Amino acid sequence: MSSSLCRRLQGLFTAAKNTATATTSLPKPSKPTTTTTDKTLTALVEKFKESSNSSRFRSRNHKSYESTVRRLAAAQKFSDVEHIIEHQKNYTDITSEGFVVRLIGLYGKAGMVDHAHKLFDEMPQLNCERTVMSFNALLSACVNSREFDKMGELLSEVGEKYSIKPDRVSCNTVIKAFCEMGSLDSAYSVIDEMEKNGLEPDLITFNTLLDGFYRNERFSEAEKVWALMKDKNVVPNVISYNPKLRALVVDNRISEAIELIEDMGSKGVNPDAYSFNALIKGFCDGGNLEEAKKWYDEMEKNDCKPLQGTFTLLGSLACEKGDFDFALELCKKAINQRCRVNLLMMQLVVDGLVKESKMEEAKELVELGKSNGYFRYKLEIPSNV
DNA sequence: ACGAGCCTTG
Repeated sequence: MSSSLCRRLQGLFTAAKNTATATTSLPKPSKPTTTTTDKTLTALVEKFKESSNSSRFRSRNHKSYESTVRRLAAAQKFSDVEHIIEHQKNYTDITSEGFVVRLIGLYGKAGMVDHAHKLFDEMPQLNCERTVMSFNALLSACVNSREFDKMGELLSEVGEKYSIKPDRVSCNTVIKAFCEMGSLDSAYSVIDEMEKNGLEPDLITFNTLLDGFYRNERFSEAEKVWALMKDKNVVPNVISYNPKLRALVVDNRISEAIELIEDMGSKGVNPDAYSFNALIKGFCDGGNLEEAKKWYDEMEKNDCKPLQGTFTLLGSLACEKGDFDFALELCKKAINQRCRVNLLMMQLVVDGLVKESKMEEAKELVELGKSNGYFRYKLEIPSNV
């Protein structure tokens, strides 16, 4: 019975491959996107290995694992990623499934799905229990590495080779994969397969589908998802609504987006920073700084911390419109919030302030940037004025 | 501790 679900999901993969629009296929970066030197990275690897000697570090600093692996992968230092992760086998934590699940996930984020698979295969030798949770981590690694064929292969062998039974999380991950492949019909039909196997879709199932449909501006199919949610008494949250907000904005239906945000409030779903950012993006794309500012204020009134993208959107438009006082306010706020600011934009703001003879403000911004270590490069007051 | 978003950038 469990193998039948696998077979059916795998069948959907075969169908999806033939119908996939394949517009979203994104190659792994072909060249390093960082200027960090090899020396710095080697030091990073050594420092990381040393840190991971501490059991406290291993159990609580997953963020450090992620950022280290992300930096190494961005620099294409895959052998270093392997080195760091294999090193973790020296610790007894390796017998804990949760720990290995995290490592499998790290391989996935580095785009190293074959390494993830190998680690999964090694679990019994490592004296580590292997349940569907590890299998799900491996499926997720396939999604993060965009290795969709590999996911189909795994589904075909999970029943016989591993005697693991896929669960609701497995299905949600398969849905996510179909959405990323642009095979939305397959994504939706996974729900039927779930139900045939006694697995009820949950909020994450529906949110994944809503995002998939709205990204492709398939409004009417998304409505079917909302209806099904209602039918199943699954209560939407803010993550359900945000993809619709973004899609309405992309579709130039900004007044409907505003209505929706008001509608959310009345349904007791508080809009968050992503919600407001969607509207701000709409107005910024249309060059309407006044309305964009209004929604930025609204964002603050609702205690939402602006996103990095919010600062970039508003800051660029403010510079374009010559509103350097507002641009300065944004830069200060972003730095205080420890958000990375676009360096080019910072320079535009400094230049603009100088042009308006606001030298004190310009200097203040340069200093603020320097003292926060964000701008080790060449943020400068122009000398030719 | 496996599954849902903004953008990706030093």
